[in-house]
Amino acid sequence: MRPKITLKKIAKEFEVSISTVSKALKDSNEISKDLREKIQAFAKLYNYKPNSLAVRLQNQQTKVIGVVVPDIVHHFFSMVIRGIEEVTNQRGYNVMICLSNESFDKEVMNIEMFTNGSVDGLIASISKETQKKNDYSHFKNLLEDDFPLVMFDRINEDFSCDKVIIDDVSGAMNATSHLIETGCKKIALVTTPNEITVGALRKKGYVKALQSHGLEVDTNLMVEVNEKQSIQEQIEELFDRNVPDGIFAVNEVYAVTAMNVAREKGYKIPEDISVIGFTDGPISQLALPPLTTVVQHGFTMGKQAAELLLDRIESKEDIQPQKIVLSTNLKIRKSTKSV
Amino acid sequence: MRPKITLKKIAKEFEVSISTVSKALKDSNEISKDLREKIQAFAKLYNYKPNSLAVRLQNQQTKVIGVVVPDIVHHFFSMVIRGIEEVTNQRGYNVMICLSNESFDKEVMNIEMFTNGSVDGLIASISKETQKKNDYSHFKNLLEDDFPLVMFDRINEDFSCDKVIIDDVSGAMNATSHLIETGCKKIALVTTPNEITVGALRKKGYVKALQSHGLEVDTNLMVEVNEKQSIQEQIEELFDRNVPDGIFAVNEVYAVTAMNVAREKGYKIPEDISVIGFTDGPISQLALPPLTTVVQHGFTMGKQAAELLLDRIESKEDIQPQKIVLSTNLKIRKSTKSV
DNA sequence: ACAGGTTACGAAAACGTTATAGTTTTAATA
DNA sequence: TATTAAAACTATAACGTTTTCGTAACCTGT
Repeated sequence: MRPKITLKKIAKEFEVSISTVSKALKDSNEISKDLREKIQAFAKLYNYKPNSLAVRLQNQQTKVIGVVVPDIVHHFFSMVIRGIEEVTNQRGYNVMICLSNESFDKEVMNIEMFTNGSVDGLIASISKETQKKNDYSHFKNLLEDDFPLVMFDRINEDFSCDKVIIDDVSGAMNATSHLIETGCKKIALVTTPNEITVGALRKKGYVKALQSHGLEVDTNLMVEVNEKQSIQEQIEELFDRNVPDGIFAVNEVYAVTAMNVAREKGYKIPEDISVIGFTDGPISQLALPPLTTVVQHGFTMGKQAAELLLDRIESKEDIQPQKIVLSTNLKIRKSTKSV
Repeated sequence: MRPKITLKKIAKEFEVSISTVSKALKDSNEISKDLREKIQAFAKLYNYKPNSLAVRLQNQQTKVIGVVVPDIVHHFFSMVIRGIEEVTNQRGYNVMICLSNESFDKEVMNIEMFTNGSVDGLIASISKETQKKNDYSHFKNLLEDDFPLVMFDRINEDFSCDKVIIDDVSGAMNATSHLIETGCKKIALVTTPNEITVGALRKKGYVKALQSHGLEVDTNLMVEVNEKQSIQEQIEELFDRNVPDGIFAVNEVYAVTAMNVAREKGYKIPEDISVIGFTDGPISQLALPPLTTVVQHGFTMGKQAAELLLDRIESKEDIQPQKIVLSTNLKIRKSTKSV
């Protein structure tokens, strides 16, 4: 790479001091107009840009924020990242992204790395393995140092930091209620193992809806998907046990897989079985029939998280941690019956 | 945020010089074992980490690479990023991601920003708008400065930089040939406007396959999708003009949309119409029937791009730009007839 | 007791910038 | 012509490291 041009080199060229060049480039009128313009022209010609490392070291801020997400090949998380990116860019920050790949160790490493002064703050969502392990010391260390941190979606309620989540319970409740109100009586739940907090919350909403409508809660109608095995087979087992007339799944993939299983077994959707998913991505939109889903506004979530973080970073006084709860809405398409 | 502990503070604590502390923490035996251990213990206790900005400024390398992609909510691009992340992390680098959102201006800004010393090198894929505008001066500036640059997927053949692409022509040719060999005679193409290079290349492969099998090339069977309008309607128009018995689409979304349109018009897949898509994402896998696709190995592409970049960054001599062409393979599922 | 070597540490420059506090030069005033 | 103020520029410290070189103090053997 061609060596970069620096203040020093420009200074030598004009036989003036570095400070003069610095000021000239800042268009300070401490420097004569004549010299100023010459220096500026020269700098432009050689495409001078202040070395960002030096500037950051000097200003004691990086204008970079770190993002730790479990996965990026994932509609919801990538939408969140897009939201984060939008806000941070508008406000003059850049984004450094690390993936935990749902691994505890990698998450710890990422967090460790980010605290060496390379970022001004962090936005994170907890990996599945960490949730299973229930070990949050790496986050707690951050908070002890008052490191600006915003958690989103997969959070830990105990942390005293900014949080942005969606109202999983209500979302699931609305979805389940909608199934009930359109005539379903035997509603299955396809969810994650209970240690995934959002799965647990959505299950809670599902149960609540059943109870408030006076329906029986039947564990035979529930599947906790083990992702290490075939999703399809696990759903087929549900059908073998007990054929539902409605299915609420906690994500797109489970929902569409359930729909496909139902179809293969000869059931019509939504006539025989209604299906509702969670997260409104292309999978839901392109499914046949298009899937009714709980839309969780990932883009908004990312934007909100970024706003919270930058506000915290830029504020002088310390502000109370906030918790923003985003409500979901039900996007009704063709996989459920009309009222 | 709690002020970070520095060498200076540790030095003051022990009433020794900064150099001593620095060496002690590096376990240099220039420092007496006794003092060394005391300093190390102290540093550990206070969770000392070298300020990465200072280290980077000193070493004149950031150990960060920049990535500029058109979009992140996109299976292929996110797979590439995952590949990049894997390699860079293994080799001790971090990734800074910027999105161009398919916009020329944002792409230029991103590139500009990255050349202020914040990254050691760049991996990029060109935005659609840039391809339309055909203005590549921002990339050319980089190359003039010998800035380490690797382009992937959406590249410009004229640049003398490392490139990683897939063999779009062959991929499309194989897909089309497969349609022909399984009995299709009237094969439609659903592609992008011609200025999107990968679209153009895939069209080329489609045409080549037709010709080599002695089939007529019929523009009536081609759709260049304008994404500003409804994809579905544009494909419906194709059916109104001329009903195909095979469809080759240049991406997942077009393929599944085509399949849905065909289904709604009462055609059976694959009995009446076979469909092949491009990119093997969840949309293809979860479609009903599961979609036969050209798999473009995004993860591998990301890994290769990262390897090329880091090799270039770390090598002393300048190395010749390389062009890696990844071959695709056809994943045969249920949307095409068996031979 | 003293050259010679070893051990243990410190000083200072360097990375590229910014900002504060001078200092010199020029011009204006009495 | 001496005084003063304004204009134009410089020196320096600072951000937090790393690294090369230098130098005390101590020990060893003769």
